[in-house]
Amino acid sequence: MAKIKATANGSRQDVIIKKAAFLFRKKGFRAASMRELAENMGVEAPSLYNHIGSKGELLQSICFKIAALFMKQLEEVETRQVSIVEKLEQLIRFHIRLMLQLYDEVYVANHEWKYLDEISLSQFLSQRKLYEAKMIQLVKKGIRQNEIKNIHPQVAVLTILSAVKGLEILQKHKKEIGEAELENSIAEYLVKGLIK
Amino acid sequence: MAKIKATANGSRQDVIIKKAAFLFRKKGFRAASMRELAENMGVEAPSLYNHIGSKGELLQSICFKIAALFMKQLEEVETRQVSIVEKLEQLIRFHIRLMLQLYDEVYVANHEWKYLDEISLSQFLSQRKLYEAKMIQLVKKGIRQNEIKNIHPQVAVLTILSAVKGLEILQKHKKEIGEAELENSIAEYLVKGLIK
DNA sequence: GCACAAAACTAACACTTATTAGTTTTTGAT
DNA sequence: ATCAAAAACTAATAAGTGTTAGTTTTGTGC
Repeated sequence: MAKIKATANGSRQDVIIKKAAFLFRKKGFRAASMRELAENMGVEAPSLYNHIGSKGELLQSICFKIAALFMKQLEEVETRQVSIVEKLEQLIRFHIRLMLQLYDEVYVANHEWKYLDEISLSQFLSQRKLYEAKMIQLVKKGIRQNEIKNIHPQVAVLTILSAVKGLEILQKHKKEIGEAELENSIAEYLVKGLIK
Repeated sequence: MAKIKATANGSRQDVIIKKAAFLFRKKGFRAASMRELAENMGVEAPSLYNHIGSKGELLQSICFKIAALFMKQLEEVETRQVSIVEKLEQLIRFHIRLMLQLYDEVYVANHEWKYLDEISLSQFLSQRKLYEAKMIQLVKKGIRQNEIKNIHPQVAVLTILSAVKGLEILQKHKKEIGEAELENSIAEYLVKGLIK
């Protein structure tokens, strides 16, 4: 009769969500079972339901937590008194950093959101669409102000987002290369496509 | 009692694989059921087994077909008498083109390979590792020959691959922007990060 | 130590899954 | 028209799913 214990960094719910993110990332949402999640916590599956509502709610928590972090960062960067290119670079760096630091959660938000239930799904997608639109506006403004070369704003933004979204392939090189150099190399590479 | 018919572009097996790619992409491998696949073909689920071995085999066919296409292209490009940067650009363009033309299959090979059975999985991953290694070698050679700026070869290649891997987010803009412009914009953007 | 709430347990349900067995229908060549 | 092969069907199986109900154990404040 093991027990799920709350830690300094979070309630019992948070501990379950964290492990769920790990499993959803590793196995995929549909392939990750509540029984396996329970086993990982040293408990029987039904016991989880003393702490959480449903499997779907776990996915929601993960996806919306990450979406909120990105959106908050975007809004904060928008207000900063720096050039457009710097703003974009800061956003790119935030994507890289978050992927390195909250690997499981960011991966799940990037790749498993399609298993959200109908209502959450449409909410999630409109948040994402808004995020993309704001980035595209930034690039357009940069072009108007002659700061960014005359690229296709939509395509550029989606290419950048595609690049940072798939960075889980770099996760295993984190130790070997170092987080700081990873962030610098990737950011430099992606920013170079913007400037004149 | 509908029937699966072979078309000009493929045998009955190929038709099933094509539809399976569509479903695996749309729903995810685990969430896509054989019953749904059968329904899409106007047939009952067990009838599929007159033409295919198993659900897993369908995934294998898709993943290895795409992997082979990429590897063949890489080996072909390696022999061409052009600069390193041009070789890399041609590879990038091939990725974009294949994603636009074989959307479902490429998506599945990029995102659903983790559901391959153990043996296929390790084969698939070593093919991918080889592909990455060859691209990294290209970049290193380009740097040595002073053709490519002094970037981190591994990071650069994985960033490029991450970018082209996630291009499904551009699929819905294919009509609106045009395939040619999409290919040009993305390739230009990604190549700019390489050249001095 | 007692009582109450929190959190674990077991048993079970209602579904869905891929796949097999066995049978019937359809197709195509003679 | 006949006969064999191809391809469909129905029925069923065994395994796995998330989740609920009901019960027992554990932890906590008095």
